[in-house]
Amino acid sequence: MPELPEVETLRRELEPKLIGACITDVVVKDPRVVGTPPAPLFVARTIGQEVQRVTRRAKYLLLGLSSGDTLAVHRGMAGNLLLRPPGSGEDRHVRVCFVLDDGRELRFCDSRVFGRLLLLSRHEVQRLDEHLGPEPLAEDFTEASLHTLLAGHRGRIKPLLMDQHRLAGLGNIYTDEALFLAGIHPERKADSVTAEEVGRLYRAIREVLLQGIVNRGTTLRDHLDSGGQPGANQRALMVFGRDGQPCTRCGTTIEKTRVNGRGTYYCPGCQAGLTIR
DNA sequence: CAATCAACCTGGGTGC
DNA sequence: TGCACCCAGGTTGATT
Repeated sequence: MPELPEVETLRRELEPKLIGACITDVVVKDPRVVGTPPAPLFVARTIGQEVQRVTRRAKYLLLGLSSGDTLAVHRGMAGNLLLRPPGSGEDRHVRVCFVLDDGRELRFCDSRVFGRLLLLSRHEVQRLDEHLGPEPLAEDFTEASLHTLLAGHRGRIKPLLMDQHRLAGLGNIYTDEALFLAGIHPERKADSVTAEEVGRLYRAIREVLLQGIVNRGTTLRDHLDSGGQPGANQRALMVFGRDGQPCTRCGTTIEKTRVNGRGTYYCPGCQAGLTIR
């Protein structure tokens, strides 16, 4: 679930709470979530480090450590990072626990084990960054950037928007929401989108992401903030998960289909334009 | 290059 | 209650 707004919500919460904290112990309860380096090395290189920065790139939460390494957290489908005060009770599905110098615990909880923790050198962070597409909320991501992105692609627009190598941060939910707002069918060929539609899509992408952040993320099932609280954006969804219900804009029944294997929701009334496929 | 599918996992919901 | 089955917000790699 965690897409850009869910990770950014976490980042904003953790930044003031983690900066200056020192990691005194790391308990790997399930080595499967430690991507690189292997667990023993991961632990050895993390213990004793101070958290100096809390940033985000695409769907990765990045904790900059005093050693110069970066602890990158990818939440996968169901991963949560809970920051618990000293003496807190157990949480379910804790895979890795970081004990801080004041007794707090940063717990990576992930029922499905799709999430990953990576300890990366500066060089590795740079390589990761280069492999990811532009940040849709960055100032230098313009309508022209989006136009260029869409122009060269004969495939369908939804998979393109979700491809992290081309555009960073959009997942299944926010892609469907943005396409609805822009009035573009998810199966439209990317290069068939008109200049006017690109403009609408550009604004729609930023709007749904910003609204997701304001609402502290979408909790359909798993997403929790660092305090264990759900987000509220699920109440603002216009099409995602609303198949069979009337469109809030035109009343047409929302439909569900499958695009590239992903459940895809759209309004046949507002997102008709399939003529140019 | 584009599309499809399987795989990686667990848990929740549904229907019998 | 039990169980088989389907579904799930992500990513990667193999195949067609």
